Amino acid sequence: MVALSGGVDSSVAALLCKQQGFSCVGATMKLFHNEDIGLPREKSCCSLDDVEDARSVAYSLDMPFYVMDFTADFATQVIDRFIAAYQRGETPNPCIDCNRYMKFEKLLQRAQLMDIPHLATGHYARIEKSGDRWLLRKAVDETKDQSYVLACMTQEQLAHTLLPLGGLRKSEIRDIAAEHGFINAHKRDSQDICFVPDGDYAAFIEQHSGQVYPPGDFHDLHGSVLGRHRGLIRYTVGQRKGLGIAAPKPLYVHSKCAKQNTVTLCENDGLFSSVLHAGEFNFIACDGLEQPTRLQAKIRYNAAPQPAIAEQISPNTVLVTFDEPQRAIAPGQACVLYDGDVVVGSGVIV
RNA sequence: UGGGGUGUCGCCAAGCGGUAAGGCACCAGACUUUGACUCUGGCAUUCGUAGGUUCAAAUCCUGCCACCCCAG
Repeated sequence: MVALSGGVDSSVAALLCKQQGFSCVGATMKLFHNEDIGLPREKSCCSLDDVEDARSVAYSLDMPFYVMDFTADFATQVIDRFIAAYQRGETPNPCIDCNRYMKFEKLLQRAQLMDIPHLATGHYARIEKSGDRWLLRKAVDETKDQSYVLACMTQEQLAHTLLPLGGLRKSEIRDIAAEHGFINAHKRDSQDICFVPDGDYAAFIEQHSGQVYPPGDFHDLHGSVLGRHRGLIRYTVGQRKGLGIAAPKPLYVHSKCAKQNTVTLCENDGLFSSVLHAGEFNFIACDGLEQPTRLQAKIRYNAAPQPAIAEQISPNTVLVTFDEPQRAIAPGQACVLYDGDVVVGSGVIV
C-alpha cells in the first residue's frame, strides 16, 4: 500500500514501488473535512483537493485507489493533542503525531487488514535491517532528510514500512515525476500545518477549543512587567516576531507559564541552554543507553544535529548535555538522537 | 504662579548652520512538510508650533503650545 498525499514525493514513491515489482494499491487518508478548516488550498499537504491529484497518479500507474476516512482519529490523535499542548504552554509538532498515530498506526493497520504486508510513503529517510533490528537512517539528500519526523516509529512499524525515496535527491524526484507526466511534478512543496491552511493556528485553536486565551503580562527575567501579551498560545520559546515591545535590543520569548498566564522575555543571550530532558523516549537502534553516550541531538526540524552526551535516567527519559549551549530549546518539540546518520531514538522535550 | 529642563518615525535615539544615523516595533518577500529562528527589502521631503536671521536651519533668535522637575 502506498500512502499518496497528492504531492510529488508520494507519487514518485508509488512509481518506484511499482518499478520494483511490487503489486501496489494507493491510499489517501482523509484527515479532516474542508469545511472545518476553511477553503482548501494546494499548500496543504492533505487537503481534499489533493485527493484528486492522488487519484490521478494512482490511475496513471494502474493501481487501485482508496480514500480512507480517518477524520475522527485525526481529530482526537492530532488536533486535540495539538490544542492540548498549546494549552499546557508547550510547542507541539503535529506532523510527528500524524506520522505516529495516523500513517504508521491507522493506515498501517488498514493495510494489514487488507493483507497488504508493506506501507510505502514518500518520506526522505532510509530503513535498513541490521541483525535482528530495523534501523532508521537519514536520507541521502541531507537537505530534505525527514528522519526527524519519523523517529517515533517502532520496530514493528519499521518492519512493515518502505521508504523508496531515501536514496534519491529531491531534484531527481522532480525529474522522474516530470518524465512520467505527473500533474503535480512542479507542485509546490507543502508547508504550514495541513489543518490550518491560513497559518493562523491561534485562531484555529480558539475556534476548536471554544476557549479564549486572555491577555497577560510580559515579564523580564527579574519579574518586571514589560507589557501585555495577546494570549499565551500566540507565543513559543525563542519567538521574536509579534511581541510589539520596543526595547534597545530585540527581545525573545524565554519561557511561558500557563498557570500564571505570563510570558517571560529576554535578550538573545538568555535563550541558550546546555541541557534538556527528553521524555516518552522511543529507542530505535537499541533498547536503551547503558551508559552516557556521545551522540548528536537534533532539537527541531530545521536544525543540524549537535554533539552531545546522552544519558538515560529512567526507562523513558533521557538527559541530553550539549557540548555547546543550544538556542531556544522548546518544550513539546522532539529531540532526536543520531549516531552519524543512524537514528538512535527520540523523545519529547520537557 | 515663579525658576529650570525637554520637545526629531509607534518607541528609544544620533545630529549642535550645509541639506534627517542607528536600534526596537511594524510591513513585504525568501527559507521551511510543526511552532520558531534567520535572511533580504520597505519604513520621517521632515525635526511641537508660528514667525525671524541666513545663500542655506532639526540645528541661531523670538512668541506660543505641551510635558517634566524644583519652588510656593
